[in-house]
Amino acid sequence: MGITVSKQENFSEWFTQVLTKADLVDTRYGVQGFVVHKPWAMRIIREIYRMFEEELEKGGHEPVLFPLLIPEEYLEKEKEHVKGFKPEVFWVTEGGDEKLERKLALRPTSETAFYSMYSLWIQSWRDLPLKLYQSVSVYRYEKTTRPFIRGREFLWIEAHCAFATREEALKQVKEDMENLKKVVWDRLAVPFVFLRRPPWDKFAGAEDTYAADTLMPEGRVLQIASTHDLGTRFAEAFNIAFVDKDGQWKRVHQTCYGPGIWRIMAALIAIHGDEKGLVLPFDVAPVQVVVIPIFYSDEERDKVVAKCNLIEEKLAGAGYRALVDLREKTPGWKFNDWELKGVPLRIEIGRREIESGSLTVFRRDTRKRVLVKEEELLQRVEELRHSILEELKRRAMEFFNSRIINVTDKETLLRAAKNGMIAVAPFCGREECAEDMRTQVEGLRVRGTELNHQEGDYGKCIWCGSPARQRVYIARAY
RNA sequence: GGGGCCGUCGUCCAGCUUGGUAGGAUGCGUGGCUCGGGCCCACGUGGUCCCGGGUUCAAAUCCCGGCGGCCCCA
Repeated sequence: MGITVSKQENFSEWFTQVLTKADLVDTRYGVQGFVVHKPWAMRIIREIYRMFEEELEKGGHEPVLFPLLIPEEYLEKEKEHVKGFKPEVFWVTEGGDEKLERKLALRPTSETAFYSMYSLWIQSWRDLPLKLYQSVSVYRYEKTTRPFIRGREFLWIEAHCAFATREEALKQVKEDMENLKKVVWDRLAVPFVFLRRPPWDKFAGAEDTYAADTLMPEGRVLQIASTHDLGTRFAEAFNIAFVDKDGQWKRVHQTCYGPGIWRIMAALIAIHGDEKGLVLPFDVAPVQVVVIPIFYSDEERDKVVAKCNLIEEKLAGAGYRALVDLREKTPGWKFNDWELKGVPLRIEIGRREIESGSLTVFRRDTRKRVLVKEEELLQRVEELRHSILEELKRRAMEFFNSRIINVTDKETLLRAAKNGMIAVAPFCGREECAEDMRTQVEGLRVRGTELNHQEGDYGKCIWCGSPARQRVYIARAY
């Protein structure tokens, strides 16, 4: 069965239907916030991971795997950090039928795990920079959960860097932002804005937090990644120090970066999907080109299937992920099935194609068919690959831009928020103001300032009317 | 944190008010079918009615507790 609601009318229901009907997840496992990831989802996720890992390693990061369990005393070392995370930690307190002598946390994030080792590994300026990452799941005791948006277990990458100087650390933060753009925008066509979070919304233990927000179809912003300037706070807490070239002991400057694979997946589904289901960007699609044979008699079947196999080989030979769908189902059924799953290109081959020597190619994003001469196939597929990406980018950016609005009065702000817009407004900078906003519209948050933002005179605060020192982004958030 | 709705073949749902034989659609299997947009026809298959306790001659149905899911509000 197809999707029965429209994305615009009822996003929540649409999202749930796509998740199950495109066979991405099964939520019947029975532990809240923990979902079973099915092959179609895992193959997409694996591609996303690959893209990030490739980019990270180009930037000098190396892969590691740290233990899932973190002893309580590690977690406790940095005061702000514990305060932020403790309320949502899962604890392991027993082994077999014995009570453990010390509680072990399921990592909610791995700063304290990494940095306990960094203090052992870093001795000299020659050990720096140290740039490591891991692709893992983390665990947080969340109240309300939704697949890919908020889970008690979710997938991400966490990169942890240590540098000799503050300058290098700040450069890393920029590199992290660039890393996100190279994958999420350049290849997945998901638009976002990087903002400097207000002080009260910083990562627990960070000097500064920069986070990427995208916009979901019902008008809520979703944080898909964040990168943090940790300064020397963790270096102090974990005693991570090195002897510099000048012979002096110094603390390292640290950064950490977390692209949320789960949330990028959510954004991908939500932003590109349509009434027929998923629409996958070419590069992440587990099957990029599906070939559907159409025949009636047995005799015709042999000819058509042979041609399909030939086309598949040709595509596979050129490096595309291609598949001939030989299932005993009607062509119409298969059309719908692959559209639900978001496969970017479909080639239909039947008597007509064999007789004419051309192929019917259907593209998922525009739902249009084009005729392609068989000998031009590879060239046309490559063209379509780019054309699909451009089309997805165009649509996504059009949506994103059309939802950002400058506002200067309270009433317009509230109306904009209720209409699912991101408002840009003058702001006094006080947390009390931001807190008060939240009581007016559910989920309304001050998300932060643009990266190149300078404090100055921006008129009157949109909320309290006192002098505005900043211009901030305000939107409803997940 | 507060409030509401829900849990019945794999899936979606009816049955519950008024206790007594679990029913449909879809899926799945087999066969047939010009099968190019989720065809159609026939036959078959499939359920400890979420779990535990209670009331009763008798519980999917009534009562209590738990678990799980969804929605709204803070």
